Amino acid sequence: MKLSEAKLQFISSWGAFGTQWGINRTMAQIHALLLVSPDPITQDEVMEQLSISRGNVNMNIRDLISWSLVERIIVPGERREYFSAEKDIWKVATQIIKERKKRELDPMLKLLTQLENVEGDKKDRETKQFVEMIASIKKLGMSADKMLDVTIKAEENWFTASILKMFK
Amino acid sequence: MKLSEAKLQFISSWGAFGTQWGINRTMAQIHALLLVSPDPITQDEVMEQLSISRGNVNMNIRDLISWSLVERIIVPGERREYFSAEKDIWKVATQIIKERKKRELDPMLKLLTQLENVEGDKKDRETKQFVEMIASIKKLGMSADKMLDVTIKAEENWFTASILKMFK
DNA sequence: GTTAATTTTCAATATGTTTTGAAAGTTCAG
DNA sequence: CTGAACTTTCAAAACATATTGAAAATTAAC
Repeated sequence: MKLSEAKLQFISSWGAFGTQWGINRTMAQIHALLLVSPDPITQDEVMEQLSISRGNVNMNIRDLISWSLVERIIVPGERREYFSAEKDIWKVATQIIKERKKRELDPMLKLLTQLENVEGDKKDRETKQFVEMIASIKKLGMSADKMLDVTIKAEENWFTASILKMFK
Repeated sequence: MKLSEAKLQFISSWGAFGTQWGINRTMAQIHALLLVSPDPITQDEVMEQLSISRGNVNMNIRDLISWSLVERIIVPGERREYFSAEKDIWKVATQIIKERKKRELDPMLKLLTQLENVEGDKKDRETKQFVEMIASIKKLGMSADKMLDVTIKAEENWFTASILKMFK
């Protein structure tokens, strides 16, 4: 397979994988394109390479920036803005975990905490089953939360890092 | 909050969370309903409780069954089929991890392995950057793969289980 | 300030996904 | 068998989400 082919393949597949994970196809594709572009590129280049409209590129790049996966680069003496993706894939993963945790796991745990305090007799079969279910989901969520925190912080701490190595 | 209210809240929020994770809203809601139902219930009950059509219930329950999250229960002497969700939430999580790993992570690693073998001079800047990027994504994917395997097998192995306890 | 280059917005449109419901299929009691 | 109870299918409709493109806003060079 040639380089140009491989790049296209990567970009298109990355978009497809993104979709399965609840990530906008175009956003994932733009990210992929930037990941395999050694140098920063402009909106027009993204438009051309992926055959998508200016507005679409603009919105999705802004989203990527809000996830801290892409940064805006100002080249002195150039009018246009350039964009570049974080290339350290570990940092990328960490960043995505952080964001999704904040946007999804945290609100979920908040909800479960509320639901645990349902009124009524805990002896009642239905109530008991509900409270126990909510509590166990919450417990699982908290474990995931802590596990992800450890993963995020692994770089900063030799001890947890050495434990994580066992998973490699 | 009353029990009935809390159940509705849980079902509707669970559907919303599912959506963010690339899971059909209705499928997540049916799963939530079954999770908080102490006894197995019929398609008609699901239809009524969630106000959705027969066809929709049928398809989504079949999906849930294909994920091994729900089972079909035949009550002797009863014509209708009943459905019940796995209530052990750790098993549920394990099952979901297994399935998503198989359906998504495995194909991704396969793709990356192919892309690593791109033709061309590794000294070329573009080629080098591409191959390195693919390799590092693959490495990350393989680490995630192993980490998930360990998590899935934690129950079977006291040693890894005791390590995972540190994350709790 | 004026102007031209560039970015941003957003209503309209297109695309993708989910849901419906009626018809076809299956099952089983009698 | 037959027919009623129940399940499954799938084309059409509804709904949700993503994309376009042209107009508005911003920016910076002069």
